[in-house]
Amino acid sequence: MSNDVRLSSILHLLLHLADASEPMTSDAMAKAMGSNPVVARRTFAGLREAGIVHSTKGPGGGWTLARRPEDVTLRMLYDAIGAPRLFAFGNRSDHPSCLVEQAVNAELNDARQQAEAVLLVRMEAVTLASLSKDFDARLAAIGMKRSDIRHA
Amino acid sequence: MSNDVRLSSILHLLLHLADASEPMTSDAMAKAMGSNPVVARRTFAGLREAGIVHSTKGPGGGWTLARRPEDVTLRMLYDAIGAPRLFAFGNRSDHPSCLVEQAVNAELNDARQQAEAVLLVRMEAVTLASLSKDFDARLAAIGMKRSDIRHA
DNA sequence: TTGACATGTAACTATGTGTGTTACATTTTG
DNA sequence: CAAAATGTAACACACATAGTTACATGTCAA
Repeated sequence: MSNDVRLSSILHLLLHLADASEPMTSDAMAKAMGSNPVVARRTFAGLREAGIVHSTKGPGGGWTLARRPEDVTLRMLYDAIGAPRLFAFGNRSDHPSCLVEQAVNAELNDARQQAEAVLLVRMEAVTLASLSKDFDARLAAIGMKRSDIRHA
Repeated sequence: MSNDVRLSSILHLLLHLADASEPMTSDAMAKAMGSNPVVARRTFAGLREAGIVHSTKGPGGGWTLARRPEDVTLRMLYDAIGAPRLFAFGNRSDHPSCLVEQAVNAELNDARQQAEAVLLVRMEAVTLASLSKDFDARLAAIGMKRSDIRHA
């Protein structure tokens, strides 16, 4: 699973978790991600440290959601998985002595900040609950109920 | 030179190019980038294909700006160097059959598009000329003229 | 208390991407 | 023709991430 795509996979799994009545094992997650259990545990370790999910050992154990779906924002998830830089460009050096470079950095930083602000506002607004609602709307649009479906 | 930092370096070099009366060799660029000539040529090849710079072979040859500084936008540069994805997250698959994933993708795409729009507007507005002007303002702020300076 | 089930994690391998380097072909100037 | 420059293929190297194996730890139930 590429780095780039991790957030999407995690959201997917968390939405399934939000509905599940029983803990989901790393094995099951690995299958759903097309990966393997160790990678799943590694990935979810960050979410556990952020208090978003909870893990229990032993028979019947696995991963559960530790918060209400409406309290888990996209922003929290993004931070929890190590928050790779949002934008694919950076500065050559942070405190350049060259004035040309200072001007370049000033522009780049400005543009980045502005776009980042927009993105973060959006990410705060999206929660597992809002995604779930969106999901139900999609189901309704094709005349189905949530209980009609069960897959990864 | 890391990928991340390329745009900043290129802007830096182009600003120098905009002022230079003679072509700049790949060797000189490599020194300014802290890299080597082949990498410099590789990097600028994209800009050449986009019609932003021009290269001439033979003695006295090298790289020159092919457009007026006010006609070279940050956006053009970004596209020309291969436009790495602006955002560090993507979708798990583009056309998922799972409805959960469709909902996730829809949200992510929306947020990305909105932030991207903001960023692109900014990038269209920034030109080599505007950066240059910014640069002069910085110089003036410390009581210097452009001719007082010459370095990479 | 033992055995099965699950996570936790260290250590290693595999892979992909980008950078750096060498080597050589090509073009241009004088 | 010689020197100076780009153009580019080919390869080596470094780094980050994914995947895998192996084993330790904790937990439940009989």
